Amino acid sequence: MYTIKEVAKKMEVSEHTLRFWAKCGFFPFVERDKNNVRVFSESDLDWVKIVKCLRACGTDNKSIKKYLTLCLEGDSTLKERFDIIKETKKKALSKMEELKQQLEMLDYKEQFYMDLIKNNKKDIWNPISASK
Amino acid sequence: MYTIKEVAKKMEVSEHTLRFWAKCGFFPFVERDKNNVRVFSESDLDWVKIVKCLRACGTDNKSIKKYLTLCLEGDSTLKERFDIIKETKKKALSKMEELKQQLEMLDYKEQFYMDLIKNNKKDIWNPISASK
DNA sequence: TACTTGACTGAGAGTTGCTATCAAGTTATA
DNA sequence: TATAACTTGATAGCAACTCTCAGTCAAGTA
Repeated sequence: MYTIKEVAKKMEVSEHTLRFWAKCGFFPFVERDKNNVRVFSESDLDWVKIVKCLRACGTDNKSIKKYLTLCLEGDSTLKERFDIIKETKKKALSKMEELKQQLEMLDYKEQFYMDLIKNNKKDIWNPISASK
Repeated sequence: MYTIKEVAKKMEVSEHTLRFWAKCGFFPFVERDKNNVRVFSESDLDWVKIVKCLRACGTDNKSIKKYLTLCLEGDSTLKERFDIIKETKKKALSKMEELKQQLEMLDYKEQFYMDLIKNNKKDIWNPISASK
């Protein structure tokens, strides 16, 4: 059993964000102790992990709430949830692909700057000169 | 030479965003025609590409503006710009790593749902049951 | 020539997803 | 007993868009 602070540390999500997510209705099943303090169970952490995953893949909070609702509705929504996961995978893969391209660009730029610095050349590609 | 609309289409950035970026001071060198319409040159597109890249890697707009300022200052800032690119690469790589992990998780989930659907099993992992 | 259509412009309001601040309540420690 | 260390929700602020809109201009059409 974990307090919100412990969850924040363990899952690398800020307390602020966890409270915000709570307000979004992401944790309707998280229990409270007699002082109204949230008590996260081990399996609640699994759910936090899923939320983190969906967010990282670009899913907006409304859709996460919807996914949760489907989960809570039970087995009749399995197919729909499966589709959401597949869709999320697609988004993640395309993000990956984009990052790969950006990395190529950064590699090129890095090399470019390195050459300029090493050989004491002029920066011929530079927004000023480039726009002329 | 391109209008903002053409740039938007070519670079896959919305016109709104381009105007917003313009307001952020990202395009001080983009020329205007006699009707005050922005005219992007081929090399301005290269700069848009760099902005896109930096944004995709998580650089905030203030830092992008700063990078631009360094570019405009000329060769004396080469080393500093080189460091920014290296830092950006680091961020991109760690984003990549995170995405890879999220993908693993999604693969697992996908398989999991597939099994449940195929074998008509009950969803034993479900926020409800999981939180009990 | 008047009229419509279709850019493009900047100003400003609205949205999302945090992020920070704060007062109020509870518990542990000195 | 007081004071520090938690928690809570409410609220404000922020970044980066995103949308709406009134206004300007140019070209095409009746």
